[in-house]
Amino acid sequence: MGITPSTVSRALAGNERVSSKTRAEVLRVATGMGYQPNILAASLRKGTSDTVGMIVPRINRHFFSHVISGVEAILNPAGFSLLISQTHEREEDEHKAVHTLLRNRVSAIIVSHSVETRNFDHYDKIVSEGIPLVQFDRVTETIAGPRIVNDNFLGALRSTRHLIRNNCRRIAHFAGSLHVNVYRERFEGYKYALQQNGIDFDSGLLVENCILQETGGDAAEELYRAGKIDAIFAASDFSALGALRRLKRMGVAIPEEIKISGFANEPFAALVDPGLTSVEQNAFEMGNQVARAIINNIGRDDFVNEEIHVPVRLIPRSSSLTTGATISIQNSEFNSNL
Amino acid sequence: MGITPSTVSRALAGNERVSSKTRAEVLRVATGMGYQPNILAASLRKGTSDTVGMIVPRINRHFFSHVISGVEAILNPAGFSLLISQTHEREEDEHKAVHTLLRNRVSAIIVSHSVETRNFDHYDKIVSEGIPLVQFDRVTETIAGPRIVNDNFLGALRSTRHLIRNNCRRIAHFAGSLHVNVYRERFEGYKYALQQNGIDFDSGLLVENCILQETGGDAAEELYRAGKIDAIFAASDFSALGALRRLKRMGVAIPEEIKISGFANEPFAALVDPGLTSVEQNAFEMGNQVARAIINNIGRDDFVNEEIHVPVRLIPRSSSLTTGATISIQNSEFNSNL
DNA sequence: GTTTTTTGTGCAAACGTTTGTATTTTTGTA
DNA sequence: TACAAAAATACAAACGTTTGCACAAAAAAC
Repeated sequence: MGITPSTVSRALAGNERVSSKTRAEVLRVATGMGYQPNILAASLRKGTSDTVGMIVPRINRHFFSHVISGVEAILNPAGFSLLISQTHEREEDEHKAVHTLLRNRVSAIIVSHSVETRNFDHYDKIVSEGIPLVQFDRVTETIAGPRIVNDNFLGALRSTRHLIRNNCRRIAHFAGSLHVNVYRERFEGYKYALQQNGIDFDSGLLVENCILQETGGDAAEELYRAGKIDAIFAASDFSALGALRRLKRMGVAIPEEIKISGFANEPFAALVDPGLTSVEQNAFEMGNQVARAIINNIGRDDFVNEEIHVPVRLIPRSSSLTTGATISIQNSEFNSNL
Repeated sequence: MGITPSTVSRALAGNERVSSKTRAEVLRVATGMGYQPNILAASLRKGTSDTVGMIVPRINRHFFSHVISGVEAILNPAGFSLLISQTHEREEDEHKAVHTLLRNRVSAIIVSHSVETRNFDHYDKIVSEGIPLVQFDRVTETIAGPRIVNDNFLGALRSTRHLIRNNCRRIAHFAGSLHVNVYRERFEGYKYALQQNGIDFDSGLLVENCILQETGGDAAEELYRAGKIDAIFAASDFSALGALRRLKRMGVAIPEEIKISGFANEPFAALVDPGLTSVEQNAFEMGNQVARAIINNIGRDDFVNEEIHVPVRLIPRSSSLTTGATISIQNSEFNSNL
C-alpha cells in the first residue's frame, strides 16, 4: 500500500517512478474517500499557483464580459482558474487589484487599464518578478509583454471611408479620451480616411470625451443646429445611439439628412430604428488570444513583446446608407490591407 | 528589531500582544521592502482562504455579469477575492466547477445552476464540510442554505394583469423549461393572474422552451395565424423580441392587434420600436444580497435556510399599451402585496 | 552467484504563514 | 533590592504538498 505522502503525490501527479500497481491502488483509495488535493499547499510548495488574475474596468460591460468568457474558455480546460477584479475605471482600484493578485501569488496577470490610469509603475514589480503580464484593449507600450488589441485604426478608417463613399463630407467625430490608446487610434483612423479622400480635418468637428448617450445627443444637436455636419462617426455606440435618438426626436431624417456610425456593435445596434452602422469587435476571440498569450508566456523568463491585432468588421446598417442602397450585411472585409 | 516570524505575523495582523514600538518598526521595514504576505501560506495554516467561488451559467450574459458585479462590489472591500467559473449551461461543467473550487479551498460558494442540472448530489460535500453555499436566481430547495431569487411570481402576475387590464383575454405564455424554478414561477404568476380575472388557462396558449428570439418568432407567427391570441407574455425578453419583430414584419400592428410583454428588461427593451414592456430585475442588488448572505454565513456552522425575494418592477412600454394611453414610466409598484 | 543496473519507495526538508506555549523582559510593589 | 505580575517576544509545531536524496528490492548483466 502506498503509504507515504511522497508516493501518493507521485502517483497522483501522473506517471513517474511509481509502479502501475501502487498507482492504481492509490487512485482507488483516493477516489474512494473523495480526496481533493489541497491546491494551496501544492502552490505554496511549488511556488506557483494555477490561478491567473484578471483586471478589468467593469465586469458587466458587454465587451469585457465577453473577453472574460473567451479567456475562461481556453484557460479553464488548461487547468487554470480565474481571479477577477474590477477597477470601476479608477486608478487607485487598479493599484489595489494588482497587489491583491500578487498576494494571491497568481501565475500571470491579464489587464485592461482604467481610463483614469496614467501611472503604470505598480506593474514594474510584476514584470520584475517574472510574472507574465498580458494587456488587452486598453494598453500601454510603457509595459513590456504581449498586448492584444482591436484593430481600432482600421475599423475607424473603414467606417469613415464608408461614410465618405455615401457622399458625406462634413463628418463629425465623437471621440473618447485621447489619452487612451483605443480612442486615439480610432481618431487616427478617422483622420487618415479624411486625408485619403482629400478632406481637410476640421477640429471643430471633433468632440472629445463623448462616449455616452447623453453627451452624444447633446453634441449631435449642437452640431446639427449649427449646420456643420452631414454625418457622425462615433467612437462609441452609446454616443452614436444618443445622436441617433436625439436627431430623430428633432425630426431629422436619418440617414437622409445625417448619417451615423458607431463602434463596438453593441447588441442594440441591430435593433434600433434605423439600424446603427457599427464596427464589430470580436471580444470572445480577443479573450481566446489573451489566454493563448498567457499560456505561451507562463514559465518563461523572456516575455514576447508583441502587439496582436484582432480583426474588426464594419457592419453597415440603415443609419449610414444612401437611401435605396442595398445593404450588404455580409461585408466581411476582414483585416486585409488598407 | 522584531526578528522572529511570529512577532512579525502578530505585528501585521493588527493589534495583539506586540509593543507599539516593534509594530511600527516591523511596518516600516515591511513597506520598505515591498513585502507582500503570501496568502497561500496563511490560508494553508489557517485552514480557510479569503476566496469565494462563484459558478454561473455564462459570465457574459447581461443578468449574470451584473450579479457578479454586485457581488464583487461588496465582497472585495470586505477582503475577499472572487474565483469565477462558468458552466455553459452544462451539468458536467457544473460538477467540475464545484470540484475545482473545493480544491482551491474557497471559503464559500455562490451558484446559479445550469438549466440542465437535475442532480445536486455534488453539493452535499460542500454543505457537509461546512462551506456556506448561497444559491441565486436558478435555485433548488434540495440544497440547504440561503437562496436569493427574483420575485418571478409577482413579476409575472403583474405583467399578465397589465395585459388583461389593457383588454387582452387570449394571452399566450412563452415559457422556458418548467424544470427550472425561474420559469416555473413565472408560469405560476401568469396562471394566477388569469384565474384572478376569471380567465381559464388554455394549455394551447402555453409554449414551453421558448426563450430565444427565433423560437419566439416562430411561436408568435403560428399562434397569430391560427387567430388564437391577442397578447403574448414571454418569460424572456429575447423570445418577446422575436415575436415583436416577426409580427411587425408580417404587418401586424403592435400593440393595436397584439400586445407583447417580456421579462428581464434587457437593455434593448427600451430601444426597440415599439418599446418592449418588461419586468425589471435588479441584478446588481441581487448580487449585493448574495454577497451579504455569504458574509453572514461564513464561519458559522448553522446556515440560515431562507429564501430572499428581490423586488421586481413592471416597466410598461408601447408594446403593450392601449393606443393613446399615457405611459407611466414611473410605475414603481414595488413588492407590495398582491 | 556475484555485481551492476534499473526500478520503486521512504525519509526529511522545504514552501511562508499562524498560534499555543515557553521564555525573557519590563513594570510595579513591598 | 527582591519578587511577583504583566507585557513582550521567541520557540516550535503545524497546515498539505513536492522533491532531492538515500535506500531497498527487483531485474539484468557478467
